[in-house]
Amino acid sequence: MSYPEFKKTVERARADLYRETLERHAGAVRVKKEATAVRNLERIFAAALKVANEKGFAAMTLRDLSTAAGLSMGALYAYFSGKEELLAMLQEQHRSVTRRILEESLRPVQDPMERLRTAVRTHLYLSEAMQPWFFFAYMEARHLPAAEQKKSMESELATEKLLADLMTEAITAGALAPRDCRLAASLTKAMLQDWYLKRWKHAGRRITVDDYADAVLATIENYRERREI
Amino acid sequence: MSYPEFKKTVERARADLYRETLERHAGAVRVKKEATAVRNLERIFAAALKVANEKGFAAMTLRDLSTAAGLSMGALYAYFSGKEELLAMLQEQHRSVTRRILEESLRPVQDPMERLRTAVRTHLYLSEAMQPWFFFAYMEARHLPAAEQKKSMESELATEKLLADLMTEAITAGALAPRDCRLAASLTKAMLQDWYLKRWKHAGRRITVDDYADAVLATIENYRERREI
DNA sequence: GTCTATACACAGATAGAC
DNA sequence: GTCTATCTGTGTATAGAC
Repeated sequence: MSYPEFKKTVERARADLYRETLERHAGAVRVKKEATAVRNLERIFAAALKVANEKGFAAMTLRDLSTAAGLSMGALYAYFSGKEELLAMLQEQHRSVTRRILEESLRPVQDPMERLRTAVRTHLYLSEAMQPWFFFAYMEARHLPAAEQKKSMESELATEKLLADLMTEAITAGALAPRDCRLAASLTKAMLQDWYLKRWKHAGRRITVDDYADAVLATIENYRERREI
Repeated sequence: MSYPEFKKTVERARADLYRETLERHAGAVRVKKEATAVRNLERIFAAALKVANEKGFAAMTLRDLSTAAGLSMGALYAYFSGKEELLAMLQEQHRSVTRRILEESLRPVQDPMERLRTAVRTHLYLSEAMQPWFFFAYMEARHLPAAEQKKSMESELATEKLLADLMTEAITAGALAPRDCRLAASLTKAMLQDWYLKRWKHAGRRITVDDYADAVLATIENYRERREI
């Protein structure tokens, strides 16, 4: 699937995501009309990501958010019980979409090496389509309460383990040379993260997401064996 | 130079660094006795990095800092004019030490490939010896005022350019296969950064800084040519 | 040089009108 | 559902004693 197609798929799934988030936080959301709730939650989340990614979530005041989202302070509190819950909602929605999209993209693919390529490419496509979410989740993870922080770390390790397992499969199938898969997956993840953490740099250099994917995949595939340095 | 030796070298240079920082901010620092000033500035910086790296600089209150550093609120203000200047001092000291140590480590080395290896290894050693500083600088860069932010980006690009130039030299000398050096340097930098950003992960896996350096260098050296994917 | 006590601003959160 | 007005806690910063 090309990136433009991928992006459309993600956008089609968007309303569902917000409905899901609303259900999960039904206790705090006082707005009953679903259409209104989805529309405003989208505006709130978009505004929160915009402001928080500029100055940090802690430094973003609810007055900032209120202005950016075009809703009053009072209205905001109809969608979450406080700043902390807003943070949890954003993190959860991000984890949920990442897990789902990665799983869906791999399900139809059989060949081990092709599965590895798909995982890398899908991760890059997703972080490109939802860059503010990925950036936010990465930067704010350490400000979460302990329980949420644990979930965030587990989610990160799960993605890394997925990569490591796919590499092991590829090695077993003879498509890749033997190596320390956990370390290789760790290095790969670092490269994937840099794509959304330093987007200004790559964009300024006119590097497309496909260029970047090719470069990361070439690094993985060219890694033949451990040399003595 | 082995990592333990490197660490001692860095520690010996520490007092000088603080003296330098004091001179640069002579306007704001009201404490006149240099020995006292250096000692307390060290405690303040260490406490600031500890607290800020846990909860973020914006969320760190000066009361937190006062407790962690063992100085009263009033005393803190003898060392900086406000939170913003403290931030600038920390960032400047970090940039200064990074630039200096990298330069010094490369000066005696002639062979192109060896220079590249030295740059990678020194960067990892330095970020290991000063992990809190590197983590802080990375995470708080976007909260700086515009002018400081620019310096931070330039510093990052300078390091990356250094890597790219060393790769170009190595290619010219025939020690490395031709490639897009800017992109390769960018991917390498991502791997270097992951070392200090995700230290908990690597430490938990008992990966030493030398293990990691070997893995990064192997990735660079094994990258032979761009394949069609 | 360092402390305690305090001024002042602004944050998150809510009450109640519309 | 959304607004404006307001409460209350807490943050930065300073004044002045020691």
